[in-house]
Amino acid sequence: MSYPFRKIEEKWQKHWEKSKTFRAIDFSEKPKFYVLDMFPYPSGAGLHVGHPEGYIATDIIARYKRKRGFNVLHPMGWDAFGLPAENYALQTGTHPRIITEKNINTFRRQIKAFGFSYDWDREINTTDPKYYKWTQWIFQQIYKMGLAYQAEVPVNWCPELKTVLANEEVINGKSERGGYPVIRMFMRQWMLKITAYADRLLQDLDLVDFPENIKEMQRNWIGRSEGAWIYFPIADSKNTLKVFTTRPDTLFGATYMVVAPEHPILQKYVPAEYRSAVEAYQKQALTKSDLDRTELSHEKTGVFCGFYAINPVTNKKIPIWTSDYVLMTYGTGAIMAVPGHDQRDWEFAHKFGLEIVEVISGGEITKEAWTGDGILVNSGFLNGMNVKQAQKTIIHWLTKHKLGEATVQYKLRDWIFSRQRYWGEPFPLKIFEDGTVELLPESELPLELPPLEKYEPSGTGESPLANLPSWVSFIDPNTGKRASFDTNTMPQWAGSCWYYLRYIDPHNDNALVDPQKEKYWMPVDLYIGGAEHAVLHLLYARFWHKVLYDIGVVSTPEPFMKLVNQGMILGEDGEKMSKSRGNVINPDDILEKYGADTFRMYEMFMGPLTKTKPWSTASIEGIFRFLNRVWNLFVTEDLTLKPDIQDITPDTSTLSLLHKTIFKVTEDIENLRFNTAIAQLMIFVNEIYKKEIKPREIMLSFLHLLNPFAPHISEEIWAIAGCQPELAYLDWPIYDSNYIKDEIVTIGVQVNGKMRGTFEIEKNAPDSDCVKAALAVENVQKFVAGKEIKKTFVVKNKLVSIVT
RNA sequence: GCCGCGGUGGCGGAACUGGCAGACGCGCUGGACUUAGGAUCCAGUCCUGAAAAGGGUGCGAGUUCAAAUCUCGCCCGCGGCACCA
Repeated sequence: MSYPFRKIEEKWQKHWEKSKTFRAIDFSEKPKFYVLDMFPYPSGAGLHVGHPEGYIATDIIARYKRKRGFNVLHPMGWDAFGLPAENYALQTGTHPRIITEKNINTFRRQIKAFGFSYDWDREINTTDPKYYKWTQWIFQQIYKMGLAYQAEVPVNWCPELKTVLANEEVINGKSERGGYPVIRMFMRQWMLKITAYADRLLQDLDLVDFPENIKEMQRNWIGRSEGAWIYFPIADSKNTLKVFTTRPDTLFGATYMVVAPEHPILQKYVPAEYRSAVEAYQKQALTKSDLDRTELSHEKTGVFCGFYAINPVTNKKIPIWTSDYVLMTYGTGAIMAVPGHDQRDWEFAHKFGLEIVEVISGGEITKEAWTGDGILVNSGFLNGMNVKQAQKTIIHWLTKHKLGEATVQYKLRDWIFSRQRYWGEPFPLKIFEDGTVELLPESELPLELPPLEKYEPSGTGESPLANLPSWVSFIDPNTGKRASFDTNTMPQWAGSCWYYLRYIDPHNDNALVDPQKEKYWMPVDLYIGGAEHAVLHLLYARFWHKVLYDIGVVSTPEPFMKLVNQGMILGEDGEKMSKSRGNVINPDDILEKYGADTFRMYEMFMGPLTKTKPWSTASIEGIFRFLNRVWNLFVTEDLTLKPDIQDITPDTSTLSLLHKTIFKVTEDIENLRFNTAIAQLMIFVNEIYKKEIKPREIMLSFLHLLNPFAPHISEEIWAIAGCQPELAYLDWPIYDSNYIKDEIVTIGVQVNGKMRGTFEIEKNAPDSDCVKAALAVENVQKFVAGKEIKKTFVVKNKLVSIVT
């Protein structure tokens, strides 16, 4: 019969809830520790076994830290704006708020069943007007700083989702959510100037402890490159064509230029006889989706535009072409083409028969572009220099002649910040008929979402709010002028950009967070969540945080000190869990069958937290067995403490077992190695089972160690043992290093690199004694007999190596 | 193509700065207790071999008394980026 986990877990969860055991205390004398989960989007499908993985890890840390004397902030909330609820509303006509509320209730119930030690008084919900009042407020501050603007830009329009998406939300030409095609369109949108923070977002990665791959992804996404602007005079004109290049040293090799099809210069300079060809090309390029653009990456296309520029160092007339391999959104939308030393230009020149000139020796430019270092040739005053010297010299020369200057460019683009959907934060501002914008006064925040009868978006790029003219359009009471609200709403990321601040002061109606409380709790000490947010949430949140830092709302330059990504949990077949594969494990079923403690321990025992690993229903039985063994170790059938647990002085071997376990479990928790910590708990139980009499003091220490992993069963046994108060805040055991190292050690013996035997000897025995003992081992004698011993090595308390 | 991470028994995974490879769990085998066992407890379990011994951490070299661990060259898998001038 298995232990009564259902009863126990219900009892303790009720107790924790009622007595608010895990309430975080603002300004407590204890050192603070803020451990944060990436809060979930409460989908209709309910909790997935992948969700709890990170939550269990943070809960172990939270419970452990409390026992180490920390004042722990460990909160949970809901990232509840977003498309799925709205799509469901479309299908059923139910208000997204109702659906969202229902989903949150399901998620809350499921999450609570794990016995997590959240401070539920701090629960937040991004769709609560009291919450999004402050999301809107932050937007207003961003606007006031000149970091929010409206612009007619080429956007990523997803017809299936009927909204635009940020660049970060488009993966290989498809939407990040759902994988639907995305096309390019021009639309007027709210943009956030994240590019103004590019350098700081890059630099400050050095301040935080994030996994290297996440840092690398952010660095790549920000994409800093050093180079130069160069101004090419346009032939027979007073104007210039400005380009960005990272290789100003190759300027003598620039034999033609290319501008993006969208480049404004084309309107002005293309001569009549070339106009139709250029326009035809523009039209074709603009209708190409991003997907087409990337997939057809091999074959270059383009047309000659019929006019020329002057290479400022060779003074040669060079043709200007247009091609979609040059992007309007990077640099200036125009390049100098150096086919000898840039593979893309080489391919283009090769295809269209353009001149290829070698200006850096070292390659064979008839075969491919040479992009490595070398000595400058055919380059006038740069000849004989290497690439680095030439770059310095040419930038100096360009600056002196006002033909260019050094500059830094970023791949990062401004953040497309509006969505043509209903279920998001409205923009807190009025737009007058002349296009001027006025922020709503703070006293009028939040600007709430109006109720809606129909959720159908127009499909042409307007949100369902456009169906409500009575809300959208009004006479401004202050000016008497006609004004309207923006029918767009903010993207889902808005609410998650700052939620970690709201947990600190969740009910404050006068400020998004009290500055004193913010100073006490920030920054987040440990943040655990999925890696899929590498350049989305994590970049956006860092951006908003820096804005708030600049206006003095927060006190730290970075929000998250340490980030850990939990690995994905696959189905039993080793494939990603999905409904279509039928390999989805439902957490409710597991909880029902084995209970929360088993579930918690199993997910931590599966393997390293950060690794992707498959679920195994067979293996969870092993953990269930372990907890039953623990129960039976302590508790009789009459629910009293086992009689073989007695108040006796423990012997050395038992003390050694305990202190080794304390040491290992402590070290492993500190380093998030929960799988090996649990292995050590199992070793303890296996060993202690063999003892006839179990010293009470040792057994109680074990319960402390088990507590963060399996809080319900450990508290229950603690209570059965008659101990008070509960374990949650009692001090974590401290190991005594005297008991950790054995007095007698077993030492291995190698002869010529092969293991030939072992012997026992007291700890730290002198090397000479070890060698003597090693040579005395029977099997070792067999291998050294009749041979001269040339050399011996002794590794203290581990090994003796003999060379003959 | 570029960047990052990884490859260890039948399976999930251990192994601190090079020092007894396979901890712990699953599975499997045998035993005990049982009317019964898919419960529980105990023992065994990398491969070959009766044993002695030999082989073994993706493959091939190398350094070392000693390599899963360090170096070089490959192969495979996963994740990210992908005309960013």
